[in-house]
Amino acid sequence: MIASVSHSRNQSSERKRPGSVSIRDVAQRAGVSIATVSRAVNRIPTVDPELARRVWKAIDEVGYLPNTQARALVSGRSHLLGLIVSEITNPFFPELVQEFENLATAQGYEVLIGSTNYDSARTESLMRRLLQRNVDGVAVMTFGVEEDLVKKLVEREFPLVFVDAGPGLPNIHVLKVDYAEGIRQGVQHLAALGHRKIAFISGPLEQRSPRVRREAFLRAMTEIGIHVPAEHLVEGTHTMEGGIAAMERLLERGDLPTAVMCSNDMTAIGALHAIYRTPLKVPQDISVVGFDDIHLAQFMLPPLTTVQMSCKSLAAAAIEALRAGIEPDHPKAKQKEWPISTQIVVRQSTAFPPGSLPARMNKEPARPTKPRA
Amino acid sequence: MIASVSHSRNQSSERKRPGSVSIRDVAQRAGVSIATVSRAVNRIPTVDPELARRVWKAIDEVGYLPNTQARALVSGRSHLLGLIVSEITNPFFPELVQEFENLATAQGYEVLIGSTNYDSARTESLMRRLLQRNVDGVAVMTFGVEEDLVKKLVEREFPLVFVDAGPGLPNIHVLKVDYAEGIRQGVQHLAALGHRKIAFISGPLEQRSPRVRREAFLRAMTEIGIHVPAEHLVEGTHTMEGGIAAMERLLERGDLPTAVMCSNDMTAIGALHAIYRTPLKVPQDISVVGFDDIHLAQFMLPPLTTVQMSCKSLAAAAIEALRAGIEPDHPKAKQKEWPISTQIVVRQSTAFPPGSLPARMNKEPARPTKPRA
DNA sequence: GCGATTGCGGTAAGCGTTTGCTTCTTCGGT
DNA sequence: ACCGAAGAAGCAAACGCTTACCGCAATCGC
Repeated sequence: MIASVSHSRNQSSERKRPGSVSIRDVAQRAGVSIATVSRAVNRIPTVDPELARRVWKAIDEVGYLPNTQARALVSGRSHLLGLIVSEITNPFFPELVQEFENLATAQGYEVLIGSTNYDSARTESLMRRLLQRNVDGVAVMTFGVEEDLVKKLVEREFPLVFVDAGPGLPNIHVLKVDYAEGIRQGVQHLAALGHRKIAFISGPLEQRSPRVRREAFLRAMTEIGIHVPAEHLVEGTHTMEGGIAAMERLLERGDLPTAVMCSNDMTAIGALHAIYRTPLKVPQDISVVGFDDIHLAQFMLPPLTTVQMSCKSLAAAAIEALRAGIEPDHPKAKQKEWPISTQIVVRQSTAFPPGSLPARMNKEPARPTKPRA
Repeated sequence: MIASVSHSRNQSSERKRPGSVSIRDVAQRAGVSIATVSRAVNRIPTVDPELARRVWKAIDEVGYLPNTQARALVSGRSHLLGLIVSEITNPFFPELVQEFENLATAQGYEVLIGSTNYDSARTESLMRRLLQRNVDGVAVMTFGVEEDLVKKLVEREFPLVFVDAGPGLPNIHVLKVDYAEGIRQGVQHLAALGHRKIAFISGPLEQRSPRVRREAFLRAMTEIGIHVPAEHLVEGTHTMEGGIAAMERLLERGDLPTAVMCSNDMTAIGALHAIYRTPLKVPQDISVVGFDDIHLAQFMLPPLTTVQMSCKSLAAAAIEALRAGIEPDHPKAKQKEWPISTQIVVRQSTAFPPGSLPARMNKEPARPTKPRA
């Protein structure tokens, strides 16, 4: 049972929201000073076990919850982490958010999420709000930060993690995604199947990460000695709509590719959709490869072959990097670059190109073949 | 240019993170008291315009950002809103989050997001953390709150919004989704096409909202005089995996339905996937209807007919309800129930049942007339 | 047995704001 | 010319907590 709680200075029990119980209420009830309560709560070993028991009992009885704001104010650490993503509605990011949040929570942090929607004004205001909230650090996982914004932020000394930021930025943690590896695997997978005409739908090229992905593709193609004509390189927006539009452009042009690699899965899903509207079929007539390996990819029709970038490792590295920057004696405090690997996941949206020799191995689903309207 | 800032009490410029400039620094630089700075910042009209100008200049020069934590501590309002969702990786929720966040930000609030993953222990810990962070209010948009948790929360007097919570809970805002309307439209759409054997894949039935949806379906069917046999009612999990499993059960059973309504879009996508693995085709052999109208729905193959529940209005109502609870003189402070409407969106996953009279409209070659089943 | 040491708990000074109250200035009214 | 009112800025308390510091009592050494 909860006795009436009140004292001279803090009439919280009368004036404010009930449920807003302060450390004073606990102290009074346990018959100790607030300092002792604080020490008990923080499990400081110098407090007498008997007293600690009394304090915990009182805490339980009055339903005390330490006020994080006050704590943050005095300790200087808010245990808040900022997470900035490009677009929360792109399914890749919720998966990332989820992982990030789980990890953060496990370490006693809360997460403030913001999505920039590729709007730099929005990003800036978001960043300002995060700073006002005194976040302990920010992970900027947008795959498309404007370089000048980065510079601006770096000026404040502040734990900051970027993905794919350029090199040479001091004092910043960078998640270095090894696009080359996964994309090379994708290209080689297609080449091994016999494809020679492989198109690429990129993301928005004013952003760094899409550029890097495209270059990785071109390099991988060059490695196997295939020239990519300009009309097989189209720009998308990393959205389904962009994928549809880009694929349509590809379909209109004369020299139809037999395979299309996409800069992310949403683009690939858009491409599938655009192809679905034509008489062509995936993978018999045209193969499609995505990038990201979002959960949805395996449920596409057909299930999407894609390059996996593990958001689990992305999130883990981000958290680790932030903690290294925040917590004074973190083991990896010196590390500034965190490698993230990528790899191909073969599903059913890729097959031999049409008219190639071993066409029977095109794994047609067991169903009556009809041209789709 | 930024002159050296320092004073007796707060050596922040030396001790702490640079960039952590306090109101004192501004006051000193502008040659006024901190009270005046505070008033200028908060645009209190009693401050002399000339002084205000000086203050703003100083703010700009030293790069001052008011500390939200301190503000919250004294004002009692954190301008933080909690948003609890079931599962951030279900695409419906990011869309909701996005809307919610936009609206909240526009009103000067920040959002702390948490996903419960249908785990009540997790929910409870989440709620506790939100309370410790002193959020001004919480929107619980999980479509599956355990009733006892609700009761527990209600005890603390606290701005709280639920979706589909039971009636008779005093002092709580409820978003009342009118499932009946949209689902009836869906059923009637199918019936108008000629379907009589309509199955329903529900969500997890231990949750309230899935139960309500299922009942709405059954009532709509009863209204048009069709009995739904038990084997046409299967339980899913509101995930793609659940949709696949449920659809497979439906396909195994003897009496194949000609149409399937699903409790949400992810379930429907799973169902499409399961059907894809058979010789059957959507919509020629079987029609599928979803619920939610997530963005992805229109990009499915074929584009999904679904019942739209606007997450825009859901978010708007939630914010409005919370503000009504938080802000003392909000116009709608009395309103406790907020209606949300639903409606059918017809796309291409629904068509006439196989063998029905106007088969030529099924986008297939015309067939000889057959008696209806 | 007495002074020094140790162990614990309380007191109070902040953390960065807001805001009630006080003080100072200025101006109008008589 | 004097008094009072009004307006504007400053002082200081408070928000809920942590922690440096201090004081008290008990213990130890000799």
